[in-house]
Amino acid sequence: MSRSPPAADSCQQGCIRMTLENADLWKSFHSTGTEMIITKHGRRMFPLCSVSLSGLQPFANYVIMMDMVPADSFKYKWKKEQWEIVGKAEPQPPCRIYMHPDSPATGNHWMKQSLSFLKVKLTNNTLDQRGHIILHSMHRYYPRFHVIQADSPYTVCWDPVQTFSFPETTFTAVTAYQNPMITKLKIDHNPFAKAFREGGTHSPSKRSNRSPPAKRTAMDVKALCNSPPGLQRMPSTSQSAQIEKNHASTQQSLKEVHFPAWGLEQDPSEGLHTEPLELHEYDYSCEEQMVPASVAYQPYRSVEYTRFPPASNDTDGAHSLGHPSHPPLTTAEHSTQQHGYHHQVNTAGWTQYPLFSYSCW
DNA sequence: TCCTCTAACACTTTTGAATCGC
DNA sequence: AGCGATTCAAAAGTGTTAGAGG
Repeated sequence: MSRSPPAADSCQQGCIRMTLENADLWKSFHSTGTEMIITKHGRRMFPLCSVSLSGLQPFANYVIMMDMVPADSFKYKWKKEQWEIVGKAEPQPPCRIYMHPDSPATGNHWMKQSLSFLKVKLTNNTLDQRGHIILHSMHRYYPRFHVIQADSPYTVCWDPVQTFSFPETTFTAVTAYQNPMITKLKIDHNPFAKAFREGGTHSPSKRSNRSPPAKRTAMDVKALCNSPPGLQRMPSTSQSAQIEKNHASTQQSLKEVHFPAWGLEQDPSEGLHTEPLELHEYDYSCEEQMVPASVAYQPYRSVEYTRFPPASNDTDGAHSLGHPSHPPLTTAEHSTQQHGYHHQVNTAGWTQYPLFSYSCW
């Protein structure tokens, strides 16, 4: 297998920096409680995942990938204008990884301009054959970005992997918008939503004679949007208080962590992290970002990676990935991988694994 | 009855091929 | 002939909504 020229030294590897673009927009959504529509046929993300990179070796090749990680191990429902926990999360669907269409490319290329993950699509169809990222509705996730030095997507060695995530990108996957404030934000910022901008309900003419609307009317939206700023529509139960407590405790023990603990067994009741991820003033770059990995999520992934080999026969040229199986972690590894701003990973034990992009689907 | 999900809808934006002018 | 600008139709994508189904 071909590798890039002599890998960067550890210092250089550690100097890779990722910055979230449109962070203000993400922050706006996050303060309201970001929701992402997922559909059977796949829906794009909005806000868009867009990041910029620095600190790469200019002439070394890199593969950039993104996947979705459960933010916690709960299932939610929208009740009385806020999200409530209704139980434990369902087993995770097959893991899919999106590889940036430019991959592989040189560090120069990646650093020249921001990377957009425009074509990522989210679906709730666990039988999806198009390679979209599969999520469960009413569950919370956050995107995670991987920077891997490799000459070819077919020869990724996963050694080392730099992983980045951003607290404000956490979202709830939904099949229909629950929070009207999110709808308004999307309509205000997403050009495709303009079709529905007029008239609040944006009722198509054919529907004008239909019977009463409207789970939610324009008036509802307006009223809600006028509600006091800072109204946090996040989990409001006593559980969330515990969650916050857990979150605070995890922040204290932040350190460099290992790659997701696929194969890790852990008591789901332990070390759970979830929203609200407090958004204080901070620099929107990886070095200060933190989205602790969800521990309870990982055992499922381990199973799926084993069960779902990389798709190689997608009918439309699309490809998706499963993850390589990961060797069981030691107790020490276990204890360090629950949290982290930025994960630098040494996955030397992994098998070499071909990667395929489905970015052109 | 409540909740979640799906499909159809009207509309906008994006994309890409075709055409034109220099 | 080659290139860039413009035009236009098709495709893609959007949130809303009613209704189905659990």
